[in-house]
Amino acid sequence: MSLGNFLREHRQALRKGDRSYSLRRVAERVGIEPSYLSKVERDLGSPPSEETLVRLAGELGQDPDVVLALAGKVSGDLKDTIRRRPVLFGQLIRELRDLPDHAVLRLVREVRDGDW
Amino acid sequence: MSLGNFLREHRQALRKGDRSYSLRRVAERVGIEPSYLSKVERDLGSPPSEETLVRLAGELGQDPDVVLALAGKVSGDLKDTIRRRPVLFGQLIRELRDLPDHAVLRLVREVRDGDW
DNA sequence: GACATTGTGTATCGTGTAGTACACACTACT
DNA sequence: AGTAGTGTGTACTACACGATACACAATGTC
Repeated sequence: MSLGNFLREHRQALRKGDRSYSLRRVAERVGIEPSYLSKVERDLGSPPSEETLVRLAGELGQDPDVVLALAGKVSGDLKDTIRRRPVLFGQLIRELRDLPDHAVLRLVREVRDGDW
Repeated sequence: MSLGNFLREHRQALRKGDRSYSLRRVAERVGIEPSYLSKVERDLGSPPSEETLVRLAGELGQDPDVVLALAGKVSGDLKDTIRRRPVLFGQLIRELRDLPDHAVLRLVREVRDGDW
């Protein structure tokens, strides 16, 4: 699924119940030109900036991290966190790269619930 | 410690034992102009690209992730890994953000040694 | 003293990013 | 039939990124 398809599909889904989710209206609320959003939804040209993508995700009720990922980006706050301890996080993430979802999820839970 | 200071100090340290670590010679081996490396070592202008930084780190025997971090960047392969599972890794990294080094390190070891 | 080497200042450049502006054709109402 | 709203095509733009090119003064070396 491309970024454009994702955005278009979710916007159109919302539109079924609310006429205000036309491309033009959404563009207006997000603060960009309609023609630009049109291009974004068709994956033409480079994807919007992180800020614009986050506002777009919010408008469509989608997870910002997912939208950013579809645009080939990683949230700035995650990058900051890694940058503060590059060796440690580098090791950890590379270690987890090939592990299945459930293993990573188990780790998340362990950290959240455990006495760290 | 800034990127420029870091690079300059490590280059000059190497230079004590090896005359070939002049700014010009290093720049040549890394494949950039001396005047550009000079600016980088004084933190003028925007830092080099990821590729150039990695070559620079290699030349100076330093950890690429550390050099990238000093330049305000995160290695492309880590970004790719996060982008493949944005929600999972987003949760994990945000969970670990405020934990002390030893806790994160313990996690790294657990994953590496455990039966995952 | 000559010659090479060193680091730096100034000017310039091509490419990519992240958009705007506006006209156009089509569809939906009423 | 007229008006409002819809998505799109084309052209353009400001700015940042990631450098290069080359001259220059200072320092080292033989």
